[in-house]
Amino acid sequence: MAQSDTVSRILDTAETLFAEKGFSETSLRTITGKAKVNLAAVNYHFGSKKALIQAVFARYLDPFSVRIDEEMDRLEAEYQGQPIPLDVVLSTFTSAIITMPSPTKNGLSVFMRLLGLAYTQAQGHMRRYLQDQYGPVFFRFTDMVKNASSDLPDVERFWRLHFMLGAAIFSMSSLEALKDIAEQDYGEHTRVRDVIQRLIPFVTAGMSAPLPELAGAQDEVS
Amino acid sequence: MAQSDTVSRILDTAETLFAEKGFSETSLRTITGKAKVNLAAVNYHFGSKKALIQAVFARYLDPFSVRIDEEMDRLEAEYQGQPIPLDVVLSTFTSAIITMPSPTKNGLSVFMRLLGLAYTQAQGHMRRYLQDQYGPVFFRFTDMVKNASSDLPDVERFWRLHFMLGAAIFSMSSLEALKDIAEQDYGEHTRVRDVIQRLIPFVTAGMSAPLPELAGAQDEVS
DNA sequence: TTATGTTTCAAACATTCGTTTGATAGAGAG
DNA sequence: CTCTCTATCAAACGAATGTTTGAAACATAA
Repeated sequence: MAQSDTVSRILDTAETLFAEKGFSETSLRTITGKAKVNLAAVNYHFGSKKALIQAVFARYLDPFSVRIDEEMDRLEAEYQGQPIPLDVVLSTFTSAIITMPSPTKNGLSVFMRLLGLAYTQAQGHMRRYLQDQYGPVFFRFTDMVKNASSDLPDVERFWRLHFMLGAAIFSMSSLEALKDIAEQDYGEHTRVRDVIQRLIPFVTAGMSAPLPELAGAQDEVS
Repeated sequence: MAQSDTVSRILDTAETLFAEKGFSETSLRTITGKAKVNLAAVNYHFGSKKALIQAVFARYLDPFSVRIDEEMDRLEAEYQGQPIPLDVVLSTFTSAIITMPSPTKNGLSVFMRLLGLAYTQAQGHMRRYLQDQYGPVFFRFTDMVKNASSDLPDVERFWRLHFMLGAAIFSMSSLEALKDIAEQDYGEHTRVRDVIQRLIPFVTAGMSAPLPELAGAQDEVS
């Protein structure tokens, strides 16, 4: 086999451990130990720990971003300039996530957790990498959301878009823990796709909520 | 002055640096260096780095949790068993946040950022500490939300509650960055209270959104 | 077989980390 | 003053980190 399985064993193990403990809290020795490869293998194959982290993301995000791009092409072709409803945009996006073949044996939830970590734990190099690499696709998506909710004032839409992102990323990044609680308390086995399908009505309703009356006064708001 | 200002200089500096870079990424040497106190001062006054982190949270959360408790007392007394509308619960909660006198010169947004970090970066000891210390008040709040949305199925409400938390914590914890973007792109100076007041209609609408149809089938969701 | 390029390995390197130590200075009480 | 308790300080400690090294093992092709 041309590509040694050392590389993929490192990637698989790193991915799992990063999702469990975070990036700084996972040492190369823990990774290589659990993956049963030599410590130096990481630096040999990837160059540095930072590069390994980026490689873990790239394995998911590279195929995912081209997939999303295609879906958006398809959507724009189908609607041919007509306004695309927000829930259609979101459903397309999320079903792309759900139906993506996972590059690893780890499920979707691990990837979701990684995305959440990337956003909150993002230290300089990571944020820059994600932005440079996948920024355009992301902006194309937010533009679609923008057009799908053009009745909102610009500032309001800006904030609601981030409320939406927050609800999604936050619950995805704590997904494993939340799933366990839900299963224990309500005896219901919740799959990732179920959570996502619960998420869509929530954010769709949020996006089309009545506008707030912003109090200009600065005294108490009782 | 009985209490040396070494303690508060450490707390102030640690708080700022934690919010900027996270806990693991902030070393005691960076903190003590910037606070212009001796390195050993942290271990002398707090005992350990973990204890310092908890102290940073306690300075905010101790007064805040008693405040919230009082507000909930007030609310229950006022409604006297009658159902309390969700937006009233949320407004009470958020206005308690807004009107809390900050224990430091740092604004609300630093505290929000810390809360977000605590939730996502929380490893063992931190999560346990927050749960032991402030769990009861938190559960009382979620119980109020539960009663204010009793028409929802339990599982659905569980997830929506966390969508709500996600939207709040996420946007609050990225608030500094988002405020800058909003100001630059839309020329509008947005205050923390404005964001919160935008948030309330969003999550209120989300909580009362129509129920999703959960697809039992596992094929494509087009 | 020999030669060449790639991969693995144990060991060490250079930093950085949180923590501890022991000496020094200061304040307040008797 | 003397004794005692508290706070500060420079210095060091031991452990853990990411990275590098140089030799050994392996594979591939001439």
